[in-house]
Amino acid sequence: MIHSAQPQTKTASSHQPTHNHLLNALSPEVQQRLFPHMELIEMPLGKVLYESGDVLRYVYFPTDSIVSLLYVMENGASAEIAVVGYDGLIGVALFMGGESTTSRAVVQSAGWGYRLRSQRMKDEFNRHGELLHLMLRYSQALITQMAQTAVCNRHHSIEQQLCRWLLLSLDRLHDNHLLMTQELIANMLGVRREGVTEAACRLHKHGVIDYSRGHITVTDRHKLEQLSCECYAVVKAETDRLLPYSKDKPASKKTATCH
Amino acid sequence: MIHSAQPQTKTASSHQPTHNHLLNALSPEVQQRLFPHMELIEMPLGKVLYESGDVLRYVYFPTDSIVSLLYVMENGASAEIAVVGYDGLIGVALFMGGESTTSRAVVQSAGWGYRLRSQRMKDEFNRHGELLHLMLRYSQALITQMAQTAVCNRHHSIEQQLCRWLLLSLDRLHDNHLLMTQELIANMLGVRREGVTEAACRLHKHGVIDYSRGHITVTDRHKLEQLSCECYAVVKAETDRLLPYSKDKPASKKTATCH
DNA sequence: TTAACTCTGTGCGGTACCGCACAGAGAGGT
DNA sequence: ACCTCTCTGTGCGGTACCGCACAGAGTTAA
Repeated sequence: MIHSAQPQTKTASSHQPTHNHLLNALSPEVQQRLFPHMELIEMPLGKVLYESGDVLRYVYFPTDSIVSLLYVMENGASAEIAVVGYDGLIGVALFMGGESTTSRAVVQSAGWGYRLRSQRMKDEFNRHGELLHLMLRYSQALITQMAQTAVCNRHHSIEQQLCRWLLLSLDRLHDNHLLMTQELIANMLGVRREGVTEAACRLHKHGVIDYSRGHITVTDRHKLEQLSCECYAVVKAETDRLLPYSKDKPASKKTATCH
Repeated sequence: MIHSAQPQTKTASSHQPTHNHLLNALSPEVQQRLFPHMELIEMPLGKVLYESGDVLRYVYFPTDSIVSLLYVMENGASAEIAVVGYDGLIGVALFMGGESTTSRAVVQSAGWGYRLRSQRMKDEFNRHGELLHLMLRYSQALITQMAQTAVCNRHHSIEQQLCRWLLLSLDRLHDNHLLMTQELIANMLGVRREGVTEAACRLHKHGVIDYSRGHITVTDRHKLEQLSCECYAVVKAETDRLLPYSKDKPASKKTATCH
């Protein structure tokens, strides 16, 4: 069966910074300061945005791409820590003060995104206005996701984790189709490829997904949520609570300080 | 709780806010604004500082106590996400903007600490001065710890994790002695009590620890570090990088190591 | 002293996942 | 057409951990 190779990535000309929900949530004033310095870039599968210990030169705002934060151990084994799409940005360590992190950021689903030089980002952050508060809220959402990853790694089966992972990816795409081999998923989850094969097989038998050679289509999202562990729902609920503007279009303005 | 051996907790009168290294790192001006509103409180084993979803009324700065952040699943199983001692504070969600978290904070090693009403903390934070930058750096250290917990849960054996856990606790105490049953450690690590027993047994045979009924003494810290996975060292190095002021420990820290 | 309780040690069957090996089914190139 | 490479399916032995059950050692209470 021929899968038409062109996924959901739009052409370059149809992109806007506001397709990233964090950027969209900013007020026109802040947008006017930042957007002129934004660069639209293509983000191909496997591209490493930064390596463990690298000083961050840019922060990245995905639009239709997905980026995984993962830790690579001394022996080469890896584990995904969190996943970022149009709901977030890559490079929180920049304004946290560390300038680098112990994890690697790698594109997990090809697409596009915007990047901004670190110094521009810091300058705006240091105005201590709405960007600061938006970034802090996003950081907490990220923290929640990491914490839940730790829990999930401890207590849940490969099948449950696969469900969670598919849902997290699905939420960051514009259709129900992923370009992703089971080998890559195994690397993200930090398990054997065969384990993913077996779990995917069971999901297929349950009528939840179709797949073939690097293409996965979710056919029954509702059932997928039922088969997933609670971790997905916890992260989703907390993210929606912290970043309500990411839910849909409206860019409601937030107060500049917490009360 | 009537163990005749009084642990390392000092008397109330000998405590100072500066015994918490974050508070100690603040300038005299900020200290003068904050310290008058600090309350010294006792933190007994098992005390829950806040529950998942609770709105934070205080932030807590441990001096000689240790607090675990842990997630409790729907079925009651739990997993530790991070651990906080005199090097940190409990309640980062306050200034991140969320006001609450999905995790629980519970005292893991009895002692003392200071607490500050949330509003005081926010007021100082909203000056956008040094407290802000200190808190952001600490948050990144916490993020690193959470990420590494996720990795550790994925890839390492109970014995390695126990080593990591003992080292993290040890670093936050003033001697080499812990009051902690194996059952409690199992709850923190999210594993069976018998698994901890077996691992502890092996460590004892290697001459690394002594223990009996809720008392654990580390006799060979060097070997403990060797038996631990890389996770401990990664977290330690990153914490020291981000918060160099926390490096120097109280002088009383000495162990009877034999290596 | 005795009794009750807590903490640790051990054994056993079951299971989930690992590492490895290899077969077979697409998909692309020439 | 054929070859090659990538991706998925499957089987097998090994192991780490689980759930359970229970014994024994230490500590507290009467």
